[in-house]
Amino acid sequence: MNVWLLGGSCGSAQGIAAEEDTMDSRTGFEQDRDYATSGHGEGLKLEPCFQTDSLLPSSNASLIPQFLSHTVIGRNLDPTILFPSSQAVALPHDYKCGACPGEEVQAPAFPRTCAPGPVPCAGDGDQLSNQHPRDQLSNQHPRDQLSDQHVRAKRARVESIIQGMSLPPTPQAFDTNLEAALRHERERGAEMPQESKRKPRVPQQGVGAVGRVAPTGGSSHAKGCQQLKEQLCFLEQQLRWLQEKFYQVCDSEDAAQTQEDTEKVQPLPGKPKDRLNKDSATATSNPRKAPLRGSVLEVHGLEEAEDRGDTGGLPSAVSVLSQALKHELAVVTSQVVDSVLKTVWPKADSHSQKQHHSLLMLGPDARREYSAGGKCRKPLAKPSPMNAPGSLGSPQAGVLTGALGKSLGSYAGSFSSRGVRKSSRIPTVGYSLGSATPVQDSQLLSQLLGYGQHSLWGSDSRESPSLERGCPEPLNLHWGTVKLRSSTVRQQQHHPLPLSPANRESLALQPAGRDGLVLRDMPSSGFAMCRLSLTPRQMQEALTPGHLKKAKLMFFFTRYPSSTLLKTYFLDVQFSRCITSQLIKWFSNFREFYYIQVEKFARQALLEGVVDACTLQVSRDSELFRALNMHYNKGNDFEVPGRFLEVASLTLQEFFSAVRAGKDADPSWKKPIYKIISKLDSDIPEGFKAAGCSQELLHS
DNA sequence: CCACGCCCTG
DNA sequence: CAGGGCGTGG
Repeated sequence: MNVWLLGGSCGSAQGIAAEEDTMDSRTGFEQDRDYATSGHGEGLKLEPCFQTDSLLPSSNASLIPQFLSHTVIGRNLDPTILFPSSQAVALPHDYKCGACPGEEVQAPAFPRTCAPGPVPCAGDGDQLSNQHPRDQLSNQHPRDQLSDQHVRAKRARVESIIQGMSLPPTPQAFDTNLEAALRHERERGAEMPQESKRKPRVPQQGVGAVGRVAPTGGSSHAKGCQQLKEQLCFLEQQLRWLQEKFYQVCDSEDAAQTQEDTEKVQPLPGKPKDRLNKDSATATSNPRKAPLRGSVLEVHGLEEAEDRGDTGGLPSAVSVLSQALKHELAVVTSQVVDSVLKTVWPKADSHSQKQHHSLLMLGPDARREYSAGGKCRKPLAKPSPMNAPGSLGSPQAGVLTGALGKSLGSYAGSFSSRGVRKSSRIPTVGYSLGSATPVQDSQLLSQLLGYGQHSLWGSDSRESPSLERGCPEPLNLHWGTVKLRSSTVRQQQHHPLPLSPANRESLALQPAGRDGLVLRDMPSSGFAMCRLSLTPRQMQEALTPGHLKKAKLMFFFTRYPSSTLLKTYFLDVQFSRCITSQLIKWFSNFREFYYIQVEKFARQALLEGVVDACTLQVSRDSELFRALNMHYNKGNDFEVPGRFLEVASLTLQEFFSAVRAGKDADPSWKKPIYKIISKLDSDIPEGFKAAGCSQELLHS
């Protein structure tokens, strides 16, 4: 590492250097090719445990719901379908999950992480949710509950009958599959008192399953699968958090309702606690660290794979499944949000949707009023003093804290542009549903999504000082003096979106042919899809201008994204070798421009007589920044993360020092600089993964 | 080979 | 930006 400069007295430089050390080294240019070389979790993939068509994308049914219902949250899953020999364990739960007043609500303190077990995402029987997500989210009328119970009772009977007739499958044969896992769980659960079958009170990441060992194996398939699992788990966690938070919010508002749900969101057992913070970010951005574990995903992924063919890096099958799952997850998340809002403000559906929409958008432009709740929240895996402004720590933390009743109001005001910022706090409890203002909607939603704290679009963009503590130097002296948006004072009014809900719905109904490069609006079609049981399969097969814009904004966070990372952030894209290359190429081009600009300014500074490299700081009003911002953020509708300024500053200093030292004589003098910069990538806000994000950007 | 990254050119 | 060439590393 460059000692000459980092050793200087430059605050920012030191800060960055420090972070570098603690950073998960993304070793320079050695990109992630080997990201998942560990080869555990193998050996099971070729043995589907149940009809693959029930889980595969080809079934044209939403994957996530299936996964959730079949494995994770599926308490209502009819055991007779998948597990003929099932021990109706669900029975007691089902009875309890009705509207039983006696059932206490368990509000997890933190999100659960993924299970390390053989079937991470399959969830453990004793930790499964008692209710299906959809049930949890919708206001279940007493009437429904009654009928529900009837149905359950019936099912229970059928189950017991079947149970008596069916033969237990050969244990060994299914050891590695989902059924085995669930069976084990059921058996385990049978030994415990009913109450304890529910997930542990304290979401200590899968206390109950920690000891279990994942199936081993080393096939290449496992790599992708593992990643998928990680991602899936991560998203599921977020999903659960949303639900939990929502109920917390409504807790005092409707105790009767709350009771039934939430808590039972089963924690996926097993991951080490810190996975929460670490892996959430690293799992996606640094997949190579993810250990492999076997799971159903693998099993099913393969087969489908052969049919669809494709993609770089991961086994084609896995890749395809990966895309499908990612997409599904994104959509599901959207649906949850929609549902939550719908529940909270039944009469403000359209409103909610709009809000949701804007939230998902990354760049409301000046022309459009609806503002986006930008989330600068950075899912950082490694806390660092250099966190970009707006970084909130782990994604989960952000999501959680943002939505917990207690902190519900604490972040109010974090949304700046659009006048949201000044809005009053959202009452923690008992706020009038009908009186919710758009602003509140926005805030609540953002909080639910964990987008609080900082707005990317914030007109009041002063970075939080605390985040800069690592920089003694007045690096941020100019911060806050620059207004990125001319019209910062926006009304809470929301302009209609390009597509009306109705249109979106109809669009959603259109078959998503393989040929369709149709830009579908996915984010807000959550309701529609929910109601119509539609499967969002509008994966684009080509990169659009929206994607380009998104990529540019992402550049502010990462200069050297791996193809894997890109795949996790462009969920609406059908990745192919070509697409991947194009994306990579884009970033390569971005870097090129970036380095050229910085070098230019570095030389200019040298000519201007600058002596101390440390005095070279890139602020929002500096020429260099303007040039860069113009290139990557033309509309100027995205608030560049402070972290980027730091990186740019360091880059500038590095170039300056190198040139001053005459190193530019060496043909490859830039390489050392590239290497340094390549280590400064930060985590990209989860919001960039939002379904429809790319499309939204187009309109913004 | 293949995937990347950089460089240069259009 | 996209292409093509080149070098590198697995």
